[in-house]
Parts: sequence; C-alpha cells; structure tokens
Amino acid sequence: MPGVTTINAPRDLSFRYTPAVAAELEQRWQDRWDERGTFYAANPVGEWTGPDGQSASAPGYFIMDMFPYPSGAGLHVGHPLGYIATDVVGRYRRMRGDNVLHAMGFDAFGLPAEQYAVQTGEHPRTVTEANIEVYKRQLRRLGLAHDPRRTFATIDSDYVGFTQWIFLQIFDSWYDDDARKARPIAELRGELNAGTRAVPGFPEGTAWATLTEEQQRDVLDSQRLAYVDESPVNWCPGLGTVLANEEVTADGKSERGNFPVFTKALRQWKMRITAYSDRLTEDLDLIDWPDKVKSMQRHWIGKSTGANVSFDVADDHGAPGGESLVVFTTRPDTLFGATFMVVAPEHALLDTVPATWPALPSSPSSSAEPATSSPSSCAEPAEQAESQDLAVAFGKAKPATPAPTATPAFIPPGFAETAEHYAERQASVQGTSTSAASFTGAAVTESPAASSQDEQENVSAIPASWTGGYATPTQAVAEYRKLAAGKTAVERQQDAGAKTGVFTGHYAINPLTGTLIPVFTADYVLMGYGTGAIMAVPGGDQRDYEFAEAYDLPVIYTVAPEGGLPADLAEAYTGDGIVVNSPGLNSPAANSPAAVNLTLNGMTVPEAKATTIAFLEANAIGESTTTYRLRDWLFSRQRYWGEPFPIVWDSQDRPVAVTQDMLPVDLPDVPDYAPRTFDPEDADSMPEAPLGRNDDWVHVTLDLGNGPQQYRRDTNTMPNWAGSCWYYLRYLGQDAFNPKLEAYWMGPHHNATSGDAGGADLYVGGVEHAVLHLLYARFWHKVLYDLGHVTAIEPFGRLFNQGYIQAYAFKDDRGQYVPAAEVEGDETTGFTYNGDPVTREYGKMGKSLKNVVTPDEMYEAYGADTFRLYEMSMGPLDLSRPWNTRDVVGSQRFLQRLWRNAVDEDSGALTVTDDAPSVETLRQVHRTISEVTTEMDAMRPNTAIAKLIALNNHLTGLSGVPRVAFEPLVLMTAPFAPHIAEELWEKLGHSDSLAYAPYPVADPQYLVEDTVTCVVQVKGKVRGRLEVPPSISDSDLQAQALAEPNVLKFIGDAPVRKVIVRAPGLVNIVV
RNA sequence: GGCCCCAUGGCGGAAUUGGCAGACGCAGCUGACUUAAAAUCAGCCGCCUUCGGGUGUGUGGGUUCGAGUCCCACUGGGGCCACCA
Repeated sequence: MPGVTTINAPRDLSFRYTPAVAAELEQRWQDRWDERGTFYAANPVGEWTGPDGQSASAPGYFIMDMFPYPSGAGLHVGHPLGYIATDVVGRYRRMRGDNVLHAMGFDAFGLPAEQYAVQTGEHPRTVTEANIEVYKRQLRRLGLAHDPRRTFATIDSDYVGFTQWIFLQIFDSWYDDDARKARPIAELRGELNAGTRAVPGFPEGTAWATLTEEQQRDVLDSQRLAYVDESPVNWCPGLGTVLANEEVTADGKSERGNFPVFTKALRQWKMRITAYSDRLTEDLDLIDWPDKVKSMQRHWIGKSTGANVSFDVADDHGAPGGESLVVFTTRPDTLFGATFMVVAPEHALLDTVPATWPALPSSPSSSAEPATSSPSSCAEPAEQAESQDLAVAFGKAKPATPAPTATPAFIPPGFAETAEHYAERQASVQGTSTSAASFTGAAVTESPAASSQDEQENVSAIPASWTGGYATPTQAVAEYRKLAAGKTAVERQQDAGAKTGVFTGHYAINPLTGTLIPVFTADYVLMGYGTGAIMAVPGGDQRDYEFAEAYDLPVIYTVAPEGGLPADLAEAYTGDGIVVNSPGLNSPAANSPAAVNLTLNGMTVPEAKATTIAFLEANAIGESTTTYRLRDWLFSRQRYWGEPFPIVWDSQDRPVAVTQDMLPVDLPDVPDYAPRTFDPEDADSMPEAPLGRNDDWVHVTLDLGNGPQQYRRDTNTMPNWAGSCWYYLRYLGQDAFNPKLEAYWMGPHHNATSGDAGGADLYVGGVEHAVLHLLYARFWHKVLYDLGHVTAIEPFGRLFNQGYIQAYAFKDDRGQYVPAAEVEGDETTGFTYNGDPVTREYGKMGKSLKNVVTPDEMYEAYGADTFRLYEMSMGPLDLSRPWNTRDVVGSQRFLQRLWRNAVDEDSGALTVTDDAPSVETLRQVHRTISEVTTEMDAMRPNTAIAKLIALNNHLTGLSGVPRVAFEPLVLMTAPFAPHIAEELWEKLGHSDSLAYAPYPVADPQYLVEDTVTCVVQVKGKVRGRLEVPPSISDSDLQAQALAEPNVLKFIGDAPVRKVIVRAPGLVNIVV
C-alpha cells in the first residue's frame, strides 16, 4: 500500500500504472486475444461453429456499428465513440452468457475515395485499401472485442457478387399488391399467361398470348422492383452524376460537394421502394428505435390520405370536353371552395392547350349583387349569384354565341367581384405594351406586344397577369415550361412562396357545382406528388391563397370557426370549424351530371370529408386515395467507383440479367475513371458513365439461355448505399442466407430481448442516416424477406443514436483559427494564444478548425483503457458533448487507483487480502453490483462508471482491499477498460480471460439496510432526519416525526393540519 | 413557416413513480507527506448570510401536502422537414 515505505527512501514505482505500462499491457492483451481467438463468435451451422466456451447453444446477441467509410483523413476522437459503446455492451452481454456477434466491415465504394483518387492519380482501390489498413490499425489499438474473421469491405469481389445477386433478386421481382409482398417475376408471367391476372397497361380482357414478345417483355419490365424509367431526376453537373432525392439537401445542392442540382428527365435505374411505403411505415411499430428516427422516416414516406377527384375539362362551350383532370386532395370537404386549378409544368394536360385565349366579358352585368370574397360573408352562405354572363364568358371564347348547356347553375360568391376587377385592370393596362414577358402574377402591369391585331383583341379579354404576356396559351405554356425546367432546385427554393404561373386557356368543371374554373400551370405544384394537379382552394390553403392573391382569383372560405372568421382575414383559414358556403345544386346542371343536392354546410370537417368521399365514389367522380411523399429510389450513378450493374442490354435495347454464375461482374479497368463533370451551372449537360470508356468490357457475347448473343453491358454503377443495404447479413458468414444461420442471429425472438420483428439486437450509429441508409436497408431487407431469404421482418431490431463528440475551436482577432491545443486559460480568465486573446467557438472537430484530437495522441498520453473510459464517462451516450482533453486525467486517476488498490507500485506484488470484508464494504459492493447492472442494461455507461469509481474510492480508504470486493470491481470494470482488467484478473490468479467470466450478481441479503434515513419536512422543507427500520409502520413513523425536536420547533404553535407519510423515507407535516 | 427535442454550480454531467437538488469527474481551496515541487492520501467546494437561517434547476404563471420532474405561456439553443395539395 502507498505510504508503507520508509520515509525519504527513493521510490522506484516501476509498477505504477503509467501510460507506458498501459501501452505495454494493452498491446500484449490484444495480441493474446488475437492468438486465442477470444472473440470468435460461434455459428450454429456451417463454418465457424466454434469450440467449447463459444458455443451457439447460448442465445445469440448480434451487435452492430454503422460501419465506417475509411476516408484518408483518419480517425479523430469523435469517431470511435459508438464503437466503444458497442464494445462495452458486447463485452457485458458476453459476461452475462450471450454468444455475442460483433465485427467490423468497411463501406468502401463511393465518391470521396474516387475524388481523392482523381486528385492524386492513384487508383481508387489503392487509395481505399490503404485507408482501410490505417483504420484497422487505429481501431485494433482500441481493444475492440471483434471477431476478426468476419471483417470485409464492400469492394471485395465476392461481396460485390452478393450485392449484385441481391440486385438481381430485386430485378426479378414484382410487387403483388393483393398479397402485399414481392414475388418472383416468373410468377407474374405465369398468372398473366394463365389469364388469372389482367395485363397491366392493356384494356380489360386482353389475352397475354395476343401480345408480341416485345410487348410482353415491356409489360414485365414495367412491373419489376428494379426498373429503367425516364422521368425527372436530380442531375448534378458538378458531380457528373444523377442523385437520389435523399442525397439532395433542402437548399437544392448535392449533399456531397454542394453543387447545384437540376431536375432533368433522364432514363435511369430506379427501385420501387414506394411499393413498400405502407409496410415501411407500419413496421416501425415493431422495432425499438428512437422516436425521432421513426418520426423522420414516417415523415419522409409521408403517407397522406384523401381523395382523387376527377374534373371534366371544358370544351369551347363550357361543356365536358371528354378529357378529365384528376387531382389529389386531402381536403375533399373544401371542394366547393375550389376556384381554380393548377397543374405541374410537366403535366400532360399541357401538351395540348387552346389555340387562343378565351375571352372575358368586357362589362360584367353581374355586379348588381356582388358576392364578396371577404371572410365576413362566409358565415352566411351567399345566395346563388346570377352572374350568368360571367359564367358564359369563363366557358366560351365568344360570348356572342352562348350555348345553353354551358350555363352553370351556381356561381360561387366572389367570382362576380373578380370579373369586375378584371375589367378595371384591363382598362388600366390597355394601350401599354412591352416585349418582356413575365410570369409573376400581379406584378405584371403592362400588356405585351402582340403580333397581330387579332391576337391583341384576344389577349385583351384575359388579365395580363394570367397570360404571362404571351399571345397564345401555347406560347405562354411553352415558355413557362421552359422557365420551370431551367430552374435549379436552389432557385425553386428561393422562389418558394413567390407564386408564379400562367393560365393554360383550359377551364375545368367543378363536379359539385358545375362551375367553370380556370386551369393554371405553376411550379408550386409538383409532378411527382399525387397526380401532379390540384384543385386550388385559396380559402383553405395558404399556398393557393397566395396564388389567388397574385392572380386576382376569387377566395371562398368553406370552413369557419365558431364565431365566424375575422372580417379582415387576409390568408387561408386552415383551422377546425364548421363547413359553410358549400350548398349543393337545386337541380343537376346539364354540364355536370353528377352534381345533385350535396350540401356540406353545418358539418364538421371530418364529417364533410367522409360525406364528400362517399358522394364522389357513389357518382364515380372520385375515390378515397392514399398518397406518399416517398418517390422511387434513383439507383444508378455515372461514376466509376461503385458496383457495376449485373445487367446487359440486348439488340432490342431491353435489359437482361446476367446469370448467377457470371457474378461477380467486376469493375473493368478503364483508361480514365474520372467522372465526366461539367460546369456546375450547366443544366443542359448530359451524364456520361466512365464504365463506357472500355469497349471490350461493354460489348460482350454471352449465352444467357438462348445461345450466344451480342450484348452491351450497363455502364452505370450502383449508389454507395447498395453495399450498406445488406452488410449486416455479411457478418453472419459466407453462408448468410442459410435460414438456420440467419434465424439464430436475427430471427424474431431469437433471444430474450429481441422482438417480433427480429433483426440485429443493437445497432449504434449517428442520426445522420435516419432516412438514407436506414430506409434503403429496410426496403432491401423486406424484399429479401418476401422472397424467403431471411426470417427477420426488419434488419435492425433496436437502434441507438449516439451523440457527437464536439470540440472547441479558437479564433484570433483576425478571425483565423489557432491550434486549440495550444490555447491557454479558461472560461473565467479568458482564453489566450501566445499571449493574445482569442475567442472560443463550439462545433465540429476538423482540420480546418485546428481542433482535431486523434486517438493516437490519446493512446500515447494515456492508453486505450483511459481513452475508452473517458469517452464512456463524459455523459449520456445519446448526447452530443464537448471533448475536453483536460478532463481525461480523471479517468486515468480512476484506473491508477484501481491498480494501486491491488498492486504494490514498488514491487508489483499483489496486495489484495483474503480477509473477510466488513459488512459495510459488502453492502457497498453488492449495492454497486445491483446498480451497475441496472445502468448497463439501460446503456448508461456514464452513471455505471460513476458507481464503479465510488466503490473504488471506498476501497481506497480501507487498510487492505479484500479480494471478494476487488474481484467484482475488476469484472465490472472490464467492459470499459478490458486490458487493465485482464491484467489484474491474471494477477488475481485466474488463468482464463475474463471475457467469459460470469458478470457479478448482487447478493440480496446485502441490499437491505438495517436502517434508512427518513426525511421529515414541515411545509415541504426538510427540518429533521430520523434513522428508522425499513419496515416501520406509517403510524410509528408519524409519531416519531412529530416528536422530533427541530420539527417541533418549526411547527411552533400552529395546528398540524395534515401529515403525509411515505414510509420509510419521508414525512411531510402541513401546518 | 410547420413539427420535434433541450435548458441544473466555474465546466462535463447525476437525480426510479412528483418525495433530501448537485452523484461521479474536471477545475479551485485547505491539510498531511516532502528541503521543495510533482505524485499520493485526507477534507472542503451552488449563491446569500447577522450562522438562526434564507434562497436556488432559463423566465412568468398553474396543479399538488410536495415540482428539476406534470400543465400553460414566453425566452434562448438545437434538430428534422420545408410549396407534398
């Protein structure tokens, strides 16, 4: 023990736990674990069925980290936080008797390695493999209890083969909506052939056999879960590749590189993740994930229920023209308030628009009783306006020849005033002209030049703001489409809120009212969501309101809160309330055969929704519909460093899967693997895949079942997510799809804590993958599940998001960052660098901020155990917190004291005694065991460590440390600081690694105390304490409390009104 | 703009169901040991105080015998989404 040596004698202390001693013993134990295969996990079948002691007869516990992308920058101290946490859990579970599977692979395809390779001129594989070696070395030094046999990188050829095999599983599947699962495409062919299933895309009753072979292939290809499709995608010229929605940031830039992203129609591979929208949402209920991540995924999938409503597009006479426009709405109850419609610029309705602008009446006669669009009129539904002329005008190019059938029976309030407004505006702009066209609604104050007198007349009939200044709808729509297509996502972002659009010349007929309402196109309506068209209800939707404001369109409020809407309301009303202004027709209008006496007035919003949907369905003009925000996953990239598609294209330019024996399809050598990138602003550039630069590779002759044929290989590569979509299965072994193997490690209820969905028992990683990797992987897993390759319903049964380790950075008065490690001072004295004051910032750790601390520095200065312990004791695992090198010494002191409690620093001799410990010590030991076990189970390493330190501090004060107290402490410390624990365990005389030693179990007899401290409060304030037996009765305790002198003092003369007794811990006396 | 989360000493953070606020660590202070320092060991350590006590968990209110914990509003910080009809 310290202090027993003779005073003044020079002390050697060569057995003190110094960083050098730590480094030596840590590396010695790491070597030993490797040699002995200490952390080999045993499989139940096939390879790796381990020796005794690692038997798969124990429950399997499968732990995972989000595997690293080995960048050239190496690790900083923030990176290993999650790896240490999983290692602690793994070591703990192992001591608790589980067969723990924990290993680490590397996510190695992707942009950063490729970009680095292009810069340095080295091949991406060379760069990546070198980085992996650095990572492996740095991670090994941490002493992670991984099964090294199970490591891999996603770039390994056999791994790529499996990735491609799974791709083909997806390619060869379709989604059976009735069965709610993916099935092999061959089964679809069988059903189509047998006539038990209608041929999609062909008229009812079409026989499969009557289709040509090409048609049949097109039908099947169109149903695959992996398919090629031309549609608007995110094209990033700066990166030279297309990107998934999830890889584009909110401000319309690429997540990698921050380049502008354009929407461009391109032929690309996609994955039908939308088929799984419902299951991906519902099954979130089965898994133990942070609510935050679940909610992010729900949000991203964005399920919303409503109705599709079909509007007839009017002909020249205001009658149904045969064409219909289907919109999706979540508010069918507001259908009476639909005063215009908007279609996305890409909408097919715009392919044909009227040749000329329809006219408006020059002097509306309907102003006698103008209904008003002000909210005050809402509480009392306006009478049916008599603005026949206006209605005719909306439906007709020439008001002189009204067709009786074109007369709507009901004109919503608001239109009349608007028509007047148009006339005024017309008058004000007449005679002015300009060549500048504009689509900014009310901002237009000048009418454009027209090419002919005739057109000038036509244009004059419509507000200039509606036409965008163009002579014909065809021109206006074409120009607007061009404008919208040229916008970057950034510009769209910036324009959000400022509504632009143009009138299409079309009118549609409101199916409930028969009213003719103008159809606009505007880019605030997105082609990819719903039907790409909306009914605009400015009274109930703020975006529609803004558009109505800009284009002088009428506003009808169909919902009013109790007490009515404020008279000066100048926005949409989106709150709850009672439906108003929604009366049905007295008699069906001729041009709206479905319209009958539907009235919603007086209903609540939910009632009105249900009533409207029922009405729409009964009259075949609409139906209840569910829509999702989620889009199909854009799966191809025009980069080199990724998995090639196992697909070839035949002479008819249709995709064909290569056969399984041709896997893996390895990356070819190409003369130049650099991506073809462009001016980041060049929206007109086209993607060019580097794999296309090797003709010998691209053009192949293969026998894919019908004799040798000429094919052209697909030159796309898969996105970097592909490799991470199934890597968890790879940890199970080469034979990952062996059902017994997968069920043992991942199947539902494979151990005491795994739930209905199965999956890995613990998956730890940052929250940044909440919707990217985690959604894609769930999707792939569900396909594999449907096809019978796995038994787990979900890949990750429990997810834990660790926080980030952040750091302080310091800037001098010029705003330059200075090396954080050399800054002196603290919060109270202020911070200085070389004597000059500097200011502190808090944020990420990074080279540019000059505040990086590396694990290597920590190994050197303290050793891996101290480093691990510090990271685990800093605070709750899921909280981000600042790194403070200054604090690390506290963790080191704990380990030194632990060591000193058992080892003489001069001689190295064991000082632990076999004397019987005091009852007090036993109580503290067993209470610590009990509490630490609770904390470990709850994944609260910081509080577990605090209790270990407290126990160690208690032992430090004893004259001799008893073995029965020290051994449990060593075992409980082992998950955090495994090397020193192994060393002490060996010194204590154990020859086996403590990795499999049973975790201490608390003896209940030492958990009960003789007495407990009871707090006596007067009016909620502590005024006295009593030592009482735990079993004391309420009445005895109350009596004792009321006799306590200090308590009596505070009660004084006041009468005791009430006494709250919570035996044995608390009495509160109310006076 | 919408939704969600968070706020405790000089610092990181503790605190079962509402029941002794500040565990554990850092920094700081005192003492022992030492010629001295380091290291170690033993203590102290929210603020105010006339040493009785008062007060205290971002601010203001509420519920309760009792609130860091529950409710409402606000302020500050963070996150996600962002024209999704």
